[in-house]
Amino acid sequence: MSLDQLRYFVAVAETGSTHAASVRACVSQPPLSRQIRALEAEVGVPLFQRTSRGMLLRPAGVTFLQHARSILGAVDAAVVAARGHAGHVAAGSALEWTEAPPADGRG
Amino acid sequence: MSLDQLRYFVAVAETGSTHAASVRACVSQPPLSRQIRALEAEVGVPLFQRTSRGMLLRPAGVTFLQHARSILGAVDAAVVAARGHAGHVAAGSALEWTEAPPADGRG
DNA sequence: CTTCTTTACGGCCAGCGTAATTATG
DNA sequence: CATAATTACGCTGGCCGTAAAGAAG
Repeated sequence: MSLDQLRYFVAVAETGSTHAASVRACVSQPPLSRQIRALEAEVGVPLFQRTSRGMLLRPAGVTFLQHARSILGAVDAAVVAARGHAGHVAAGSALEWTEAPPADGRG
Repeated sequence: MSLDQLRYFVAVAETGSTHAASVRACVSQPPLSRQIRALEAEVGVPLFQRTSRGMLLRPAGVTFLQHARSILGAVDAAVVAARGHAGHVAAGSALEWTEAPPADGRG
């Protein structure tokens, strides 16, 4: 399970085909198709119905799509929230180490 | 950014050291330390304060921890929710393809 | 010296991309 | 034949684990 698999899944779910999804995700169809397969294997339930017209979302896929979007959004929100603390100190907190770290030249 | 990085981060945040975290996550310290570094680089904010006693969570880390737990929980919930559709059909729905897929012997 | 984190080095698995195959209308 | 997904094959990159180094009490 990986975040990329979730992104690929959303792309396929939203476009209805691995071709459009591969363009959206900037990868070729084979890797994308494999990741979708791997994702389905991991959740243990087929998320799509393969047809000659493309990829049709199944009920489990619809449910998973909502969760996938939520997770992806949460990941972005986590980064934004953490960045919101850049240079901040916890005013009124008893945590002294909230002060900026010493200039120990990391890197 | 990966789910493993999130798991490692939670382990370090909860144990306060890379040693205990590495035991908890079943990996050695170096890979874990590298992933934490990579995570901090990706979010663009130092999440921990390195001390000779271990890893101290910084305010940004506290915030990120809450999000990380939520994300990890959401991932698990997504799988459980999708599995809840196993063998189900959308009763009353117009979606015929909710029936089980044909036995095409994939894999 | 002891404890803890980080950097260096070597080997392995996973994932990507191109080309070929199968299924449908 | 045209379209769409999947499988086969070779290669590169990232990650892990062991060993060594730097920092603090």
